[in-house]
Amino acid sequence: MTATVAHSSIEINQNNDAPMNSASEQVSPRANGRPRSEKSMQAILDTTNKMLLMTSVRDISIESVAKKAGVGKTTIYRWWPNKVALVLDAISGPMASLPAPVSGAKPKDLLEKQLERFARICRGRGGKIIAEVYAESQGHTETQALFFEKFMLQHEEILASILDQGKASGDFRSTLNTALTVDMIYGAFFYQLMSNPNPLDQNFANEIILESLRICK
Amino acid sequence: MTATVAHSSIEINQNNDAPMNSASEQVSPRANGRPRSEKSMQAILDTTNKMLLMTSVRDISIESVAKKAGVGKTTIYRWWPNKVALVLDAISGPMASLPAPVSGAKPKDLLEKQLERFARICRGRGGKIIAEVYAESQGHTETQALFFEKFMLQHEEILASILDQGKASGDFRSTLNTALTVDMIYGAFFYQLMSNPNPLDQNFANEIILESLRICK
Amino acid sequence: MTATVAHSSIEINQNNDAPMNSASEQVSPRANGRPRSEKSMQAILDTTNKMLLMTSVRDISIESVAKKAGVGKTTIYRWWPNKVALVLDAISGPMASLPAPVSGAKPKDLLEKQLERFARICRGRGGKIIAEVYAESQGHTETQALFFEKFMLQHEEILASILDQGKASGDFRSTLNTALTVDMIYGAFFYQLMSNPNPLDQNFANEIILESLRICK
Amino acid sequence: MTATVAHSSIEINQNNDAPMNSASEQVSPRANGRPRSEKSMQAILDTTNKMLLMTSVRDISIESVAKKAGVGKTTIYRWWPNKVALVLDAISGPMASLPAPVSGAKPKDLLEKQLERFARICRGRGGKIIAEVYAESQGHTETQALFFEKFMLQHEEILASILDQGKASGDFRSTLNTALTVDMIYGAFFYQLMSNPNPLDQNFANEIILESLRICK
DNA sequence: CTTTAACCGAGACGGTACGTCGTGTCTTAAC
DNA sequence: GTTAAGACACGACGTACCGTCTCGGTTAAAG
Repeated sequence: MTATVAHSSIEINQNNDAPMNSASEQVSPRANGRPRSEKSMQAILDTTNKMLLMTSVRDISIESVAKKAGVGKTTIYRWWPNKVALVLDAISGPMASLPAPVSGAKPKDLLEKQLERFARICRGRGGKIIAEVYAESQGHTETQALFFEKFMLQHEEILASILDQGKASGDFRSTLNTALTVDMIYGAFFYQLMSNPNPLDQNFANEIILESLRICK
Repeated sequence: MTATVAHSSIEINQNNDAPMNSASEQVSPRANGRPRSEKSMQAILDTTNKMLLMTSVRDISIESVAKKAGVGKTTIYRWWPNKVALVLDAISGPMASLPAPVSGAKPKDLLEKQLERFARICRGRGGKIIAEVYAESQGHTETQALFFEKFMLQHEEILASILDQGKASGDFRSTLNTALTVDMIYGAFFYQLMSNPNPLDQNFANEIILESLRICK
Repeated sequence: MTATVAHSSIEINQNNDAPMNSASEQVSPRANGRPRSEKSMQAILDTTNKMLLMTSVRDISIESVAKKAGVGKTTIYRWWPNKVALVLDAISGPMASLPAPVSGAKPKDLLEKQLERFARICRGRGGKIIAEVYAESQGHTETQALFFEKFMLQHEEILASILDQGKASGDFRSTLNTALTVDMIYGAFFYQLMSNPNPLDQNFANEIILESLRICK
Repeated sequence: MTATVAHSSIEINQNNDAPMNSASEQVSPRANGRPRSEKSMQAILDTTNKMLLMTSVRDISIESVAKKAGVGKTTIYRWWPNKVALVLDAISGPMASLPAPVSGAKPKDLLEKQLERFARICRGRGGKIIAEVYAESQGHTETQALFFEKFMLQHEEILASILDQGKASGDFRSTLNTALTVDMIYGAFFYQLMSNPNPLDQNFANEIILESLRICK
């Protein structure tokens, strides 16, 4: 989904709020009744994360998570509509820890920083998980959208904002098609992750950063 | 998967062979035994193609294909190891019909031609199917590799060869990282296909061609 | 299986209990969880009985029962380990309705009553079903044992007890080998049922009763 | 099936001829063409016998016999209509080796001899196989009849003839119901074989012989 | 200090599809 | 014209999960 961003001033680092589980978004004025069990939530998310280390997203089932977490299946279904939503929340904790690049620096440096940050997320099992959950979201529009919102939106906005900034300041060429460049860069990451059995290597990360700088100027 | 191509002289149009079903690759000196039923094969592939028009790859089951094709499940499993392999063969017929760009022309023109060709494949339901089957192949190494070999390898080799030619002739900048550029271009296609609920639109196709030309020179 | 009975005082009328489905034997203090659906159970047993009227045990499949009963296959497998167990439960209702002969009467009369009772069970389709399910249980030790326990054990015990009583009272000869006589009498029934395409006829029933009386005295 | 025998003089020992495979009965003046392969026949029968030592009749499949015998499935189906027919032929060789008791002796001795002979056949794995194939024949009238003809008919005729002889000579009681007694004796054997997980033991054999003598006089 | 309502675990339910096995039939080339 | 090989349509197997549905039993705020 091509980012159609505005955000000229990057007071980015949006949602520096907590993991933002879809489960916890429920801010509605809850009536009485037993409150949600934080213990169960944590058990579910922890179990999911633990399983993700050894098992592909495809091979994880809601059923197995429930059993291992010592939790009723219903409890999971109550808070997450499907496996993708669950996994997205589970990994959002560990993933979101990396800070977004701050503004004020030179566009070139910002771009480098952001790509390094994204590459760091994608290294090791993490990148594989993201690719798998991305793949798993296919064929179901809402879930597809969920993946984008939960995971990619922030990165797209940041990158687009950096590119726009660079174009404005003259550091990047004015012919640069922001949205498309975002697609090409992140697309390259995913293409690499999804076509290669091995995890994303450092070499690729270095080269894509270099090449990105080249194609912008 | 980063293309590791050589191919300086592009006697491209490599697979000028027939559809190349994995099922029909069996060139081994068939001993005795009842020969494979071409009728069944065609029924299977036709049915698969027909279903793909209306149904997502995820929602197609070997069982349903067998039933609609009037064929035993075993017959499908005998010739294709899984759904992805089947779908890849099914679409390889219609997809492979487009001719690869011939050599001799200017690199710029070749690049444009090849991207137009790829974009044409990706337009409409076709692109969605490819993205879906690509997604479906995730989480299973052999199947992942199969998708690459059957579908992407040819396109990667052609594009890489064009880029190398352009670098050699001076039409493209010498700093161009061939493999990475291939990843960025095709990556952008897939990223678009997989993140956007709508089919790939003409506008995107035009823009990515333009931008590709820009980043090469 | 030779009866190894004691039971000198025949407070017979052994199964004064309910149909005794293996499914309902579960007297354990059911914990939480959704309770078993009695409606489904009945549908399964009823459907099985209905099918048995027209179809041989061999030609009944768990799959077809599930489909006709409007029930998931899993539900059947959850409560019955295999077809034999299911059929045994299904027929235990209709079969068990006949009362066992009460004690106090003369051994000769008791013997006659019991054999008449058994013959009545074996008449018509019922006997065929029993023979078929007996046959079906062969080649699988646990199932074989299940058939014996569920169906034959009661009859063996009653007959053995009658014979022992007759020997004790002097009505039957003292040389009578109880266990073996049980085998010969019930063996004759099954041999007849399994070797003859037609259902067990009244004539056979009458004759075996007469002959049994003769061989005992 | 109650034997309805005449055969007063027992020039029995019928078919002391060769194994009498239904396959080899084909005495018709065969036309030209490739002759039937005796090697294949033997391989099929030998393989079947070998498998019967370790595997229950239920768990033997035509498919597995064909594969182990290095023979086409078609070849088996051409000569035997089903598994039961095949197994019956396979075991008829080893089984038929025991000679029938000759006439002229005293009925009591003849009876004892015949039952000893039958018991010897039923001992060990052999008896189990017979019971299994008997069971397997259930639910299919022709096959049921085949089992009777191929295996039981001879034994029924011999026993009935002995009993009739005894009645005629006054050695056995005149009230003896020949057919029914045959059913009771062989029925006891099968009932024992089919209800007991262990092979038929010597003790049972001895006792049934004793009891049979008792019930006849 | 009792209602009331939402939560929770457990797990049964109707389904769908899986991938495998065996059936009995067929279609070749080889002998 | 039989044979080995083996493909074929078919039907059933027993298993795994799906997402939904009861249950009995908490757990807290509202009355």
